[in-house]
Amino acid sequence: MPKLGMEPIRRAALVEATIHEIGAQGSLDITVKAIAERAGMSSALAHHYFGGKEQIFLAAMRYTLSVYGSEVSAALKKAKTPLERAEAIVTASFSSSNFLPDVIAAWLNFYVLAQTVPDAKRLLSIYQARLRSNLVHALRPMLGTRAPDVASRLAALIDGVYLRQSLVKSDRDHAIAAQQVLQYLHVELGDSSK
Amino acid sequence: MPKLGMEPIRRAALVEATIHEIGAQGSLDITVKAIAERAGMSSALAHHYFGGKEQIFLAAMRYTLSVYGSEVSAALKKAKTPLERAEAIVTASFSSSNFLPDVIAAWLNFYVLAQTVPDAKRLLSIYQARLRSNLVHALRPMLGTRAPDVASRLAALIDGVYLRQSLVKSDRDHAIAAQQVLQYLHVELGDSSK
Amino acid sequence: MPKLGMEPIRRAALVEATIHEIGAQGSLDITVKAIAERAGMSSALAHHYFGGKEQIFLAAMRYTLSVYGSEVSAALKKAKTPLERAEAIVTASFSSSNFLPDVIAAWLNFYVLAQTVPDAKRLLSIYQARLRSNLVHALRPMLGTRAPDVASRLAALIDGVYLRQSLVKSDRDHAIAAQQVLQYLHVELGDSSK
Amino acid sequence: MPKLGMEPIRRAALVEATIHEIGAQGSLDITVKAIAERAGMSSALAHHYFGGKEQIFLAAMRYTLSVYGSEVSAALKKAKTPLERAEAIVTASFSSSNFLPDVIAAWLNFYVLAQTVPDAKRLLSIYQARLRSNLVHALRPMLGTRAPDVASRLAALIDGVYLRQSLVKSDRDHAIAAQQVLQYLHVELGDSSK
DNA sequence: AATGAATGAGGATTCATTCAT
DNA sequence: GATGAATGAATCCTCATTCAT
Repeated sequence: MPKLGMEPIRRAALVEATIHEIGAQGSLDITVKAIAERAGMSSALAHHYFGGKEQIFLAAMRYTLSVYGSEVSAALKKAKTPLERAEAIVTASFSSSNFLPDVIAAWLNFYVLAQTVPDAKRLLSIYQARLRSNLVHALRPMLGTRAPDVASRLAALIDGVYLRQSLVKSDRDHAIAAQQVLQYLHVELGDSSK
Repeated sequence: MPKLGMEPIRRAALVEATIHEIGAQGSLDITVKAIAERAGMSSALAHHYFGGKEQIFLAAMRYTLSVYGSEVSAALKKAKTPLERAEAIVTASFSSSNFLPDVIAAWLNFYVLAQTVPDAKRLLSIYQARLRSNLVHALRPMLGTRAPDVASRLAALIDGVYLRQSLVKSDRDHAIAAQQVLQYLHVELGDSSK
Repeated sequence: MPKLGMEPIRRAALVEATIHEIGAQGSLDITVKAIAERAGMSSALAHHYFGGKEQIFLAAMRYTLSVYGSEVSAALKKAKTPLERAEAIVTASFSSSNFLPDVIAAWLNFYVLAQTVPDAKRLLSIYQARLRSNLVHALRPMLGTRAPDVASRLAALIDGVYLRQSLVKSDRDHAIAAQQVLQYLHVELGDSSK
Repeated sequence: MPKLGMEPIRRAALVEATIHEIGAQGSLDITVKAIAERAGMSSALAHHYFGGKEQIFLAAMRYTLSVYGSEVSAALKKAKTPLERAEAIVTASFSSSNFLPDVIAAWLNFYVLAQTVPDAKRLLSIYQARLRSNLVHALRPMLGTRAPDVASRLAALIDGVYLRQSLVKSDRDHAIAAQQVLQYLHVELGDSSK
């Protein structure tokens, strides 16, 4: 059964299984065995590839953050105007691949992980800094010195919407969630017409 | 040593110790023994008074929520105008007794607890409903039909600011956090002069 | 509330509660608290009166054995002939006050207790010796030197019927159980006509 | 140290250790740790293989019952006449491998277990039904309609002898115990000459 | 006489992790 | 590459027992 070049496949399977397991359990209080089973392998193998539970968590975090980052980057590339750039960031934050129940639950728990594990904290800080930087850059042409403040609020609002969504496990349309943040954006831009 | 009427004293000590232990550890992955020790008693006594770990957590949650609720109520009583009412809710949310590192960490973890424990979910839902109801009531005279939407965003923003604060753990002045949300409120109210 | 002369009342209540608790649980794996509650008092008081769990068990055993002994004695007094004496012993063994589900369960567990607790073993041995002595005395006029052997078998059969009854837990008529043993007795006596 | 295919070996070792531990302690009030130590492994491994204490007990019960069943079956195969069949069942019940102190103690405690654990009750009921069926089948040619009654008494007597033996932890010859029951059998068969 | 208060000790169970195969 | 075997450590929880009131 053992095949060559399995490592990336196994690692990916474990990362995905971790996110789903966190989602299913709603917390980080999950066992390596459960993750490994979900990924179709023994827990010993999971340790072999990752070294320990914490590193599995960190890999899942990196993966989630990178998926999110990629979507934002892709969306930014298509945007032409400052407004489009700002809207692109918000929209990407609520894209259908990010705003899934398991992923939302994972985000919440990554915040918890960051309280304890320095590496997790670092990852989360980097994500926040990048998001903020993107937002400031997009908003500056429109808002000038107010840009940093508004960017902070936008970022916090995005996180807050995620946090609240974790409670309502309904499949609320991600478009609605995005809309809520976009409206705030427009208010700040003085465009209260929509 | 045994004295009569210790129950309320012991329970209060355990609740407080729980919040601090969650804050110190940054997660719910804490032991009953650690909580009990912090509260100056044996873990057996903690079980005697609460029946189990989950109920200790729920008691800590109820306490935190009730402290918050009381502050909001008190602040609302002093407010005269609709604007003052809305501002009072925001300010109370960031009062110095709520915006403490341990309490912030506890809030984050209560969201995690709510994913698993139905009673925790119920408590959190009640808190959210009450907060939103207060906000809508305060905003309606000023914003009319836009009140519900803005209330939702305000509530999400408050949670988001808390969530982000859980990462920083610095003693950022709670006044600044409140200011950030108040500014958003003023933007919505068309008062972009500040 | 405390009254004078409560000791015998409390002790009796605890003994009875113990038998019922053993019956309800089906084992000696019961808590002093449960016994005390059933007897309407605190577990501390149970300890005060008996000194410890083991002594509570022993008291329950003594009581059960003495009730049984009294019934046998009373029945023997009424018997005139050797046959009546032998039948009286058997019948008393299955009297309605002995052949109750809880009491049957208690007997079984007293045998278990006797494996561990020397005092329990002594009590049970005394009961067995007395029963056997009564039987031999009653049978000797009829069976001569075969009396000891038959007495042993009768005694073992009585215990065996109890043991099996502990499984059924139905309210099988105690008369039927007695009948089964009496039939054996008659077979030994050469009276196979019934 | 880890070798493959250890499961059946470990399970067998635990089952045997359980019986000895019950025998040594005289009750089911034994720890998984003690069983595991006696079987030469950690308690964690015992849990790994059996899932829990109750299942260890049940396995020990199944084993004891199956050993007994096998001996009866083997003895029945050698028997030619009805009388030999009946005697074979009795003799097998007191064979040297069944009538060991630890096994006797285990039987007693299985009766206790059956009060609480439905699976244990089922196992014991099956054993009793099979024993009775075997006895009736063997006795019918000799006793006709009296066979069921006599079978019941024989079965109860066997259990009763076991029960009493549990008290006397001496190494009374198992042959004597068998003899006691066989004599009863012969009395019922009208052969009171021995 | 009676009990709430309090704890030490112990036990079942879980789990991350290691290792030989 | 993959896993069954194995365990030490930890944790929740229970309970008999003691003590001050």
